[in-house]
Amino acid sequence: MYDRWVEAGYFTADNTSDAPPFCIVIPPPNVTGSLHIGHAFEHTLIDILVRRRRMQGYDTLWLPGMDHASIAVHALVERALEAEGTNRRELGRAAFIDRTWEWKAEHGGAILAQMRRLGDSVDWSRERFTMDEGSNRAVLTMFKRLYDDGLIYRAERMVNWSPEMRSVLSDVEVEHKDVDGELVSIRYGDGDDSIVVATTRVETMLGDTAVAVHPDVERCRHLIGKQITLPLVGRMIPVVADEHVDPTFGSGALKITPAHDPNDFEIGRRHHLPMPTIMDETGHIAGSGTEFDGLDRFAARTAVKEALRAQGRIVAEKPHRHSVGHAQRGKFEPIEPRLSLQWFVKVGPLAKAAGDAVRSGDVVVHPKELEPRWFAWVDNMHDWCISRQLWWGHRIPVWYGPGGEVVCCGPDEEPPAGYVQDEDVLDTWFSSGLWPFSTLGWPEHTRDLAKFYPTSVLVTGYDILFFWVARMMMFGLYAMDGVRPFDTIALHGMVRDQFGKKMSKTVGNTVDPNEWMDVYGTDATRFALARVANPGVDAPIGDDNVAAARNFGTKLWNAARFALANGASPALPLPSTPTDADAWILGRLREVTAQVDALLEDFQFAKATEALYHFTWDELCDWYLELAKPQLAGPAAEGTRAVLGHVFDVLVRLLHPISPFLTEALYQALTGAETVVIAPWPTGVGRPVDDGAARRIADLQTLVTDVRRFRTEQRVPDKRRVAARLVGLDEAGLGAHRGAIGALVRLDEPGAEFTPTAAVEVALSGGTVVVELDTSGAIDVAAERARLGRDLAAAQKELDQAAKKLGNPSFVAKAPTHVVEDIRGRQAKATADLERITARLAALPT
RNA sequence: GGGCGAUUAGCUCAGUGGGAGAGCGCUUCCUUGACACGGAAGAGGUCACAAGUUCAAUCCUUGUAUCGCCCACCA
Repeated sequence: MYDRWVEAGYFTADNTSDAPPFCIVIPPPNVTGSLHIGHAFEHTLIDILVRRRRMQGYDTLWLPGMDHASIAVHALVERALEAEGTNRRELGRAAFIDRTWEWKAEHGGAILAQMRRLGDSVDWSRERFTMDEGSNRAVLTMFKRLYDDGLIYRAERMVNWSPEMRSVLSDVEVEHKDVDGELVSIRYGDGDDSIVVATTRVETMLGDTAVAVHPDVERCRHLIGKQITLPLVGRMIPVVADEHVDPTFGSGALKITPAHDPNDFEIGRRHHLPMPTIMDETGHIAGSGTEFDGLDRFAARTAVKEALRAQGRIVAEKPHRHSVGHAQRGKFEPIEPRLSLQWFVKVGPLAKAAGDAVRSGDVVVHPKELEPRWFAWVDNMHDWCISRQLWWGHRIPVWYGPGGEVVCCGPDEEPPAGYVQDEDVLDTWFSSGLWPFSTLGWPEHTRDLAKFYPTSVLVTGYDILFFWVARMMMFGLYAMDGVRPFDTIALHGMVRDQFGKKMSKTVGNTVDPNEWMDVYGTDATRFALARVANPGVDAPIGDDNVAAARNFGTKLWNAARFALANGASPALPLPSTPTDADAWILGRLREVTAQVDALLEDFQFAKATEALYHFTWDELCDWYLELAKPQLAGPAAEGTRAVLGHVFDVLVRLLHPISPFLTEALYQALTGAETVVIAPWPTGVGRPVDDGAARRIADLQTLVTDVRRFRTEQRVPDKRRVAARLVGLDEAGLGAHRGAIGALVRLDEPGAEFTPTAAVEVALSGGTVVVELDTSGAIDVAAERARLGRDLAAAQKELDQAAKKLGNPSFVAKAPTHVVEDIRGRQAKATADLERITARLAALPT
């Protein structure tokens, strides 16, 4: 009921407004069209930040991204191709822009609706998208500028090749994984001129052009410079000396396949070896001039080995666990190192700028612990391969002339007639890297750009630091003349299941946030997500967490309902002579408000949420509300209504960024205002802390808890009222709370014939209070003895610890005065407790 | 192979150089006028192990063990 839908619909982003800007770049939704829990998590955190800023009077703007729609276009175009069957590339490209819009219409709307369900109140008609004509201009402009600056070049390099996708992949798209392979030792050459090499990729031997040995290895030295026979192929290949070879590994000799291994490529370059390619783009052997041409790479591995075995050239085969790169996208197949002609971004100066921006403090990485990871990456970055042999995406704007001329065309330029455009398209992260400014209209000098760049915060997972964040930093600093793309990089962790395990479809432990929203409510889902969001670390969450969040919402709802039913209103003036309870809760309200504000400013979502949870439940509901009940029946009633109104007003506003719907309803009910969305963010609320009141409330809590404990252990039914006399209450400073204590512990004023049968002594800061009770019958002596025994043991332990410390002369001499005083105080209290409890035990009937 | 982080209650995790915390779970009692999605009272931990620094270590240092993550061109 409380989590009913509330449409807020306020959106203030306005590039002509004087309000300070707050701009957030939103990562793209995933390509399946459904809201992934990770997105729900991220979106919730972003929404919390934006809502708070909006309440603080900022002009807030989101830059929602749909750029990765290009990936989804894949699926759409694939379908079209099934029907048409031919010319994948041309059709895919022709469809690219149109289909992107189509995809947005079909799937984008659904995702945005789901995001909206999570509670953002953005007017989506004002969103800024990339991947339209403006985005194309941005990509072309950027490419041209980099090209003219000599930061984009084309070269034949060893690249990561995906035979499945038939495309090159960048380094970050390759995931290394240990696999169990086989190290095969093969004898090359004949007779005295033979040498044994070891390999895990037997099939590549068809492309070998040398054998390398370490120059210091004695037993091979006589072979250096000689030509030996390459088995199966029959080619004569040289034995070369190279420092790279590890003489202790395998046979100490290394076969060299320059076109299919990065190390071999380097060695090949050093020794000017030929570099024949023996595998085509689909991973089949080709051009080797052997019977193996046409075989798939895995089939070839076996076939070549068997052929070698038939010639008696297999010397040894042993299992070998080694690291193999796999394509992170797609089907996780092993990638194939391959020599090919590709486009690269020279990242040297760009990456240095990205590192310096963080080093100088211009951009803050939050949490700071992740900074080393950032530096390790940008300071050791390889050149970025940006060409892809895919058939969707932004096509590389380079044309080749009939005489080998190369021209790069910007947005408004036309290539000369007869020139042919490069076949490849750009890595998707190329356009994504432009996001913080292309979404604002760059390369045009728009008002949006002037007002909202640099953006305020980038909220994203640490897993995407290298893919996306690094690209945005490099491109932003470059394109915007050294101005950072965002002030802060706020990194969160990955959502995990309730046991801390990674969510995965194959394990089946994934959760659908839509389901949680259906079952527990949107506010509960958001609250639960925020509550586990510690900066930079993974967030384990399960149904229990969301149920707990739902329970919290219900608790708040019921508490507010109670306050409203009793006439609470923030419009009433706070009492000039507050009760202790009033002063205490108003002081706590001020403290908690400041705490929550500081925590949210620092992206400490979990701690802010936790502080609000405990203030609401443990302090407001458990104590203040109970103390307010008797107050509402007495002369302090009007003041109590004002305090209740004020506390709930502030609390609801503090909670609004986290749980918007519940708080919207409560705020409207409390204040009659139109919406909480643009209500002012609380500062300096409540009252300054009143130490006296705070101490008396703490004493009251101790007293009440102790008497309750006695009642429970004496098995006095909760609802039974017990006559009692409170001795020493006035002296302890709690005289004003006599009635409240009676109400909280269900005690009656002693009658004429009052005869106490039991007593509870409670040591408080203002003195000891003895609660004499008429339990109308014999008390359970055994239970009481046990209770006192536990207290005695605790006091004894405390005393022993204090005595041990104080008995140490070094401690008294060296420890700070306040610590020594503290221990002395505890010793005194423990001594008094010990005496009191011992006496009480002795007085118990046997 | 390199780097980083972790090890605290049954589970998942906060936290601090000076009296061990939360949520969920567990035990007992209670449907009393906000709330059983609740209330009250409890049980439960040598803060991984060892050494060191310190008057004092769960916290700082070093080492060990186990786990996790990231990076890496070891055939």
